[in-house]
Amino acid sequence: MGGVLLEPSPASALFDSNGEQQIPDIVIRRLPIYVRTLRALTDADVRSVSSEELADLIGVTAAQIRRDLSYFGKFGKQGKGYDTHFLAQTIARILRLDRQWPVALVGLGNLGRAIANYRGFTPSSFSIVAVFDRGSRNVGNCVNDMEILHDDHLTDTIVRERIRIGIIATPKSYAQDIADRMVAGGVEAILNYAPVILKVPDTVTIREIDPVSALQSMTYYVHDRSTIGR
Amino acid sequence: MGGVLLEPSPASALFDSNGEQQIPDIVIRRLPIYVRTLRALTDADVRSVSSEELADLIGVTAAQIRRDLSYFGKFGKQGKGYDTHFLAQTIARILRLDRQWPVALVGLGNLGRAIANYRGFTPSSFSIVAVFDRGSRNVGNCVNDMEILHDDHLTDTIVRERIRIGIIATPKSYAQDIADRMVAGGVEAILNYAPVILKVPDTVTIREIDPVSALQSMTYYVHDRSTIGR
DNA sequence: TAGATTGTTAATCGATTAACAATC
DNA sequence: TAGATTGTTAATCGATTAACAATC
Repeated sequence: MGGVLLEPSPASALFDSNGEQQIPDIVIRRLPIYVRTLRALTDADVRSVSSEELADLIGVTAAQIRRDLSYFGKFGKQGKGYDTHFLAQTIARILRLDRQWPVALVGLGNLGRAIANYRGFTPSSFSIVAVFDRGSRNVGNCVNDMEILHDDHLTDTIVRERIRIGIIATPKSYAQDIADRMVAGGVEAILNYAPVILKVPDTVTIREIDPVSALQSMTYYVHDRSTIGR
Repeated sequence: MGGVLLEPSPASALFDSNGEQQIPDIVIRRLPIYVRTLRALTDADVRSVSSEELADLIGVTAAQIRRDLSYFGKFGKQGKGYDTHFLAQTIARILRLDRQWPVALVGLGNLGRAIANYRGFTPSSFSIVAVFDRGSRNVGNCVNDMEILHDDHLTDTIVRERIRIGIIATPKSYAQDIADRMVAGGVEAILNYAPVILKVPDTVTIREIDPVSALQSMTYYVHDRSTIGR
């Protein structure tokens, strides 16, 4: 996972094998929230924001925001803060959101259909351009005006359409096979809704969407007064 | 977020205001994956597993698994490893998954309907027992055999049914209001699918499900060869 | 200018890992 | 017993925070 260096690097930074600065993944994962918040400010006609104000909105510290941004350059003005529109655009460019990314979706159960119909991807730089299912039950039907293809055609479609991003919404038993075929076609980023740990080459980035695990980790903290099941 | 101490505490550990050991949240968040993996082994009739084998399956280090478990006690046998069934049950108890938790779901668009119909919650200790929507469009209709209630009844239903866990699948503009009303009813854990940062008292745990941010952070790493939009 | 806020460094905090004595 | 693997400590690594000089 190589970093892109936009500014001359500080002498203290670490470098990867390409001589580029290694930016912590935890920083990269915060950037979309910065973009989203800055865009909300822009939409509300707020032109300028300080790291302190932005931090309050997001629920992090101002120091963290300034430090995160410093990996990429200097985007603010002392005494003034940041231009919301400029900073949103700048971070979006860093994340390569200044283009539209075609995405392949596999699995069209309840969840897959909800994903296929979701209106939030397109304005966020992603377009689902091909949808696949296993077996003939759904194949040939349409979802959100797209014909459902048999997953036999997954790899070749990914190659032909130059798709680099896949979404897996299949039952868990099929997920690894689908991941393998996505990777074979050139996918480098997978959003995985199936509750399994996918094994992929380390050139491929995976993010898990795992609501059950999220719930299961929260019950640890619930201050429960009932005696059901105890 | 207070920890539960199951074993006498090591002298070096940190304690919270109740004198209980503070277990890092990052550890708690890994436990569901341990449970899931151990249950898969049990289902496959694997009776025993070493930290090394478990680590390989999950994609973490064996040292991390042993250290995580050591916060709660001693569950293995030197030279032998862990009993899969026993360890799964033990961690499930730590996470309080040895009971069924009633859950309230708010928002019944495409996503909310997929959540309401999802078969994976019930075997994972959660039952959606009440579903709500805003406005009269959906109210009175059924989803997964549950009548959709008007969200005017959200707080009182949560109180009456002693619900401690909420799922928010509303448009982002309503999410904070719904969260406030969940908290007013006694909800202490919220799974939030809306792309907003919810402000809640620090007695309430929140987990975000944010597929757009997940995608937007992955594009940073995609080794793109095309020139579209550049 | 005076006040505000950035960008950056060093200090602190916390999490992961390596190592190994204990022990099954 | 010999071999394997745990549980735990100390060392290392990495991320966050506090502080402040630079500067708008």
